[in-house]
Amino acid sequence: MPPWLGAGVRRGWEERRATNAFVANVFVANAFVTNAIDCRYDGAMTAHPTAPRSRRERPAKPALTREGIIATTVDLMRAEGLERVTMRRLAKELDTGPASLYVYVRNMAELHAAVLDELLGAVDLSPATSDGEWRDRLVRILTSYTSVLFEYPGLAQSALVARPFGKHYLKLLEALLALLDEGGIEPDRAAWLLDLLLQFATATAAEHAHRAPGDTPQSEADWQALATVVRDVSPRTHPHIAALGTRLLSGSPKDRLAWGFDVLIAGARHTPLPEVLAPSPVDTRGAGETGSAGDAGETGNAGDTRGTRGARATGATEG
Amino acid sequence: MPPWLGAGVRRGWEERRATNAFVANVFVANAFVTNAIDCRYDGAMTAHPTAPRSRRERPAKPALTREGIIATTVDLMRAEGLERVTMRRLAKELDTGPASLYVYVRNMAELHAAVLDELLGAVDLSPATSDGEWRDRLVRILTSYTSVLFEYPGLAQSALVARPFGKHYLKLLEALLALLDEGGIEPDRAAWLLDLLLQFATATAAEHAHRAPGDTPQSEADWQALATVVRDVSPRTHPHIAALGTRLLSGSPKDRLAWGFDVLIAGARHTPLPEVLAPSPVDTRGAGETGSAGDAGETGNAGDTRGTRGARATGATEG
DNA sequence: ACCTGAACACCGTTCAAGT
DNA sequence: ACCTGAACACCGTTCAAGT
Repeated sequence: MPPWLGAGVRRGWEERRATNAFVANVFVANAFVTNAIDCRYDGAMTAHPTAPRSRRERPAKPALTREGIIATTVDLMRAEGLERVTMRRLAKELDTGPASLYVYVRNMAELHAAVLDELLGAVDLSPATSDGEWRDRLVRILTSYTSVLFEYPGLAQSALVARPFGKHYLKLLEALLALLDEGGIEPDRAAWLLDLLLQFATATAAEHAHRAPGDTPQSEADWQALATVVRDVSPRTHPHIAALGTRLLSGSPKDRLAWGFDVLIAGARHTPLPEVLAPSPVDTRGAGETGSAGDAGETGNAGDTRGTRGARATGATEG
Repeated sequence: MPPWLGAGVRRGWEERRATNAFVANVFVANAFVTNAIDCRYDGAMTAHPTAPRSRRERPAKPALTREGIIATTVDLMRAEGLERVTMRRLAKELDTGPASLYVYVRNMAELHAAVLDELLGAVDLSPATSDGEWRDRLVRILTSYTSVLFEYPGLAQSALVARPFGKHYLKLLEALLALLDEGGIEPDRAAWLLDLLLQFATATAAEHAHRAPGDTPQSEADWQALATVVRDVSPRTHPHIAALGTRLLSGSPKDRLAWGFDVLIAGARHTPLPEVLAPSPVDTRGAGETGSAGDAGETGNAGDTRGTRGARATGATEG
């Protein structure tokens, strides 16, 4: 079904499709021809910041591409919220069946990761090279990262479970590591602190994944309930909670976020790393074709890395 | 369908139910009678730590109760993982239709919260009153909390979005606040640090929500991909990432978790709170029937609290 | 009053079959 | 080769109607 027709027409077509074989066939044939002459068109679809307002303006059905799918996902998300972005809905938007999408993305999780990285292009990395105290600049970037995620907390949730490693995410990591380096934080410490900072920012954004639309109907009730519980708790059984009362919930998220960043940065500098972190270099190493980094000794191969993760996956349960 | 029949029989019954009206009617009648004489039975179902091995041993279909539903959810989760716990599956397990569950739980999110609180009963709070350094004891409790969540990372994800305020969660808060108090942390700082510590623990557990079953098939591939990206990044465009290499991913989760707790505790003591935190007491106050806490001045009413949350909900986006 | 069958309005993903 | 209709195997939630 061609995208340049208005929504009403498209809906009508959807409803008729099962009963009006002639109309359906015309469109199917049309789509096939468009496809056959390979009239590729990916300008408007891939340039997501200023996507076309109306579908009528698009001259032809764009051929499916990964970029086009991601751009359409971003558009749909901005327009209707992440929870409305489903494979089926997305396919409808692209005038195809859901199965077609799986040619370009492995699954929903991969699509989310790709979309998040796309969005991460909006993070302001300019403080990385500007003047001023390195800490301020670090926090400015982290705050920018958090604001981007704040708009789509559902994506933050995804990012927590499957950390994206797209190009924008890598640029963010590089900028943050540069500032930590500038601040004189030793590399291993910087690596761990980086993780803490991004996890904190991401989790803070993810916390706000209750309702995407403007108002917060459910969240409001939750908050009331929470405040009530904290206020009505018995001082006999829970003296410390009662003494704090609603002060437990005090502070704007902005203040808490800023304080959290400061706490992590200050704490990381004062807390010694465990001695376990001694490199313990491994003889076997990967191909290293791209990497002429100066620390070949510490670079483990994939097998070793897997071992490390294996330990990570089970370690905490024994604690 | 009575729960004391084995799985094979039950499956057979499921398949026959549409065609064999007689058998179905016998069971329906049976269930109705059980219900009518109000043969309440909630011992084995509510005591989740030692739920009965076999459904055969249960003498009768338990009447639906909130506790029974939660207990069954926990059982089902332990047996098949959180992702298999759906309203429909749960209803099947309780020999009813999904609609019946909504008499006792508002929705899936509420059920998750209730189940999480149930699980939180397993957190070891004994360090709260034991001997030793307050910090060690604090970290021991937090580590116990994290291990419990580690077993069901999906629940940790839920907890991040909708913080539970069940009785076990409140006991946990009380124990942690007592230790922070013992450590001489001032109340407002303790409140914020508490949040940071629990958020960190919860987010760390939530990160592991990829696959619930024993092996980690998808996670393994993700990890490989991630290690490859970090190793193969160009030292020209990303010098700091390249210099760190796989050291970015070093350390066991156990070590990272312990370090994180230490960082937060140390950092919180060295980082001043924003002056905004001045109580600014409000004249209007809530009913306060239960609360004879000594800090009535700082206890805001629901309206004020709502205002605070409103600020929290939008503040960070402007940062 | 309490419970529930059936329906509503959807999902992600796969695969055999089309062009 | 590339694409997709139709199916598979499900979802959460609601509500009118049963007992």
